[in-house]
Amino acid sequence: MNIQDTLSSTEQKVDNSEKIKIYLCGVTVYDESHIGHARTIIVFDVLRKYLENKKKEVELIQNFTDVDDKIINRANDEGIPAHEISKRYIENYFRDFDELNIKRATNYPKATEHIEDIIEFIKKLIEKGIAYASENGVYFSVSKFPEYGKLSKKKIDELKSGSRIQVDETKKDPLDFAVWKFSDVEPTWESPWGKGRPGWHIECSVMSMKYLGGNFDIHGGGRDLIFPHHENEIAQSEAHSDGKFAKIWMHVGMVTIAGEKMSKSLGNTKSIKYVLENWGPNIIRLFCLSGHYSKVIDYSEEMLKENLTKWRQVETCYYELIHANNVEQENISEKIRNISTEFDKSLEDDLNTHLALSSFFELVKETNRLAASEKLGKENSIIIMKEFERISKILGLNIPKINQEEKEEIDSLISNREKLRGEKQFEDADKIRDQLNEMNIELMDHKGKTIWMKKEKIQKDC
RNA sequence: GGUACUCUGGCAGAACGGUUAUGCGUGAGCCUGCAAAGCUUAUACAAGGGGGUUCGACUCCCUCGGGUACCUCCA
Repeated sequence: MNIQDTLSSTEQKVDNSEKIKIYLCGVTVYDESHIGHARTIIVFDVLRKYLENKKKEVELIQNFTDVDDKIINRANDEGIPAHEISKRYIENYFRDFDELNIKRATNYPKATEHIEDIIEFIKKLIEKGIAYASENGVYFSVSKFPEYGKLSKKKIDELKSGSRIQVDETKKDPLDFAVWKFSDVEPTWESPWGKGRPGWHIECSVMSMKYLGGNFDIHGGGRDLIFPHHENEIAQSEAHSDGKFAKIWMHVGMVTIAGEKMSKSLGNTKSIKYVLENWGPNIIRLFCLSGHYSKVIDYSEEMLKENLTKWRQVETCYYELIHANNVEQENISEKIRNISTEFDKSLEDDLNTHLALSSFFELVKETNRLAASEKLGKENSIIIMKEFERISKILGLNIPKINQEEKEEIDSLISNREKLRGEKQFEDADKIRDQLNEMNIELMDHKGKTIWMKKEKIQKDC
């Protein structure tokens, strides 16, 4: 499998000879997660599920930044301790992402639980003369790392001239960034240099190394993390251990809304909670996977609606497979095998989920075509279903399940309706159809038989 | 100003030198008691503008232009 690497600007082969180690920069837990966060995490979820489907072992580490100015500010606003803010939003995180059908990472390390490791890491940087303590904190000396700028393709002198931030006079160089900030505002920790808290970038260097070792396979996150976050991580990690850091840097494009980046600071975010309530997990996933992960996608109700239509087709396909019992059948093994191969091929090539979805819809279409022409038999459906389920699992799509009791009720209502239709009592038959509709059961009348499907309840689908 | 990404049909979006996939939308038809769903079929004097390389370019090169992101916290 190849993935476009931001550092080398080329596609790199994922070395999957042994366990594949992935570090994903997660969220700072100070507010509701939004659809932009969802996209990045869904992309990595698909990557992971695809690799696992290939029987590869994947170790996915995703951090929570749980110490940060924003968390502290919010805590002050609400008059509660910072850890309660982070605790609340970590809970919200799992509420949202579990519902989005994200497989939980191997581990979710938190910055506050790795303060000792962070201090040790900084100690070594200081010993090597790469970091220094000054009045306000401990800083990483960018000039000691000649390759600084290699990820974001920035030249150090250009950064200097373009620097808009207020220069902290206690730094040796305006580009130097904090690895430890002195502070008396809680939360703080003691350190050999003074009381304070870690800088933002250091946690990822420390935790990725701790859990995955120095040279792991893929390091990912949103594009907006390239600079300064990932640039600084590389500097810290490679300066610390003198070895190459992550092998592949994979960055997911932003989600815009009306052409503008969705971000908390712009106040134009759509929270996952909101989108889940209105559209449900499957449509969000289809939407997030509808373009190449590296590109921008624009959030709009129209796009979600389009994906709702697609999702209904997928549901139809599933229920056609469940109910398949035609006698006459076509030989479809080869066709399905080709679809399966194409699907994999698309993902192998830089996780092209859009193309992969095309293959999936081909399978859906083929199934529905067979059903329409009364040529979808049991053997066919077993072959197709196997692939349908494999693909659904990789993409993280989930048909709502139905329990036995519900099923029996539906079957009995349908047979009543069939009886009434046979007697041409259409008004009463239609009443039953309406009744089923209210249960989100949709009937599809085929020649000689009626099959049903349970539609996922979508708020916006009215 | 710098860097990166991006510009393909009404919309979304692939193809990485060789009949513009796929989905949505729209039109027509089939199916149906009627619906719904589904199926069939049609839908670009086109590829941001202009050059070039090539037998042939969406795909490579140059140039001009638009958009977005990053350069400050951000998935």
